[in-house]
Amino acid sequence: MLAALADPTRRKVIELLREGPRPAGELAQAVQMSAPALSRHLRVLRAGGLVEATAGGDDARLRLYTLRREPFTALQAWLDQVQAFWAEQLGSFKDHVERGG
Amino acid sequence: MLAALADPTRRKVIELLREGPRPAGELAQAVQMSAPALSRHLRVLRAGGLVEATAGGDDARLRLYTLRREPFTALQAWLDQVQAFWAEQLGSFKDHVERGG
DNA sequence: CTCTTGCTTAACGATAGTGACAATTATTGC
DNA sequence: GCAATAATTGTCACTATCGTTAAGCAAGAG
Repeated sequence: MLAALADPTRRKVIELLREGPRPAGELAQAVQMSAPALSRHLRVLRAGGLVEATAGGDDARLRLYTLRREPFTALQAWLDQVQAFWAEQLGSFKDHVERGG
Repeated sequence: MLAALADPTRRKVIELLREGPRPAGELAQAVQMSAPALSRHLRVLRAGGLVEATAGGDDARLRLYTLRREPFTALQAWLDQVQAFWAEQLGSFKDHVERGG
């Protein structure tokens, strides 16, 4: 999943999708890349669970891509866990009342 | 920087460093990997600004590795920006009182 | 049915990351 | 100075990734 985010093109796609669902072709044009190349990137994003392709409405030839929430939530959780490193440094008076002390 | 996080071994290192600074050798042993191999991973982590090597105290042969805060803060900021996607979906009544309305 | 559109998959060459072994640098102790 | 330890860098083979061209597949238009 982080491997999917490790590519600038794919991050650009994610930022474009932030403004709403878009078809694959529009994304390819936006990132100045051939359709097959972007299709591969979208495949990686799908594999990482970051985006989802819907069948679309008007024209079933269009594949609408949308951001999925879960992986970002998971990343947030991991990040919070890592950042606890500094939280503990700022104040040792964490509520480790588990032991009653 | 995200490329540095995209590797399981390197994430493991980060999680180990969460518990405090450690010398390179100890990390290599913890991830069951040869010293040169881990040294390369540490190089990537340094290049991504995720960790920092200190000269150490007692034995100057030891290179103590520590987590750096900034990249995680930056990632947090980017993540918040992406997650605003859903925040807007949940309620359009965001405090966009900037315009007075 | 045929043609075009939108997208994905296959095959190919180029590029970069990964780990093992060997060699190098820096530090400690005698 | 010499040996031992801690870590990095060089070189090799292996694998994965990236973008391009060509082909395949589903959905609309005539």
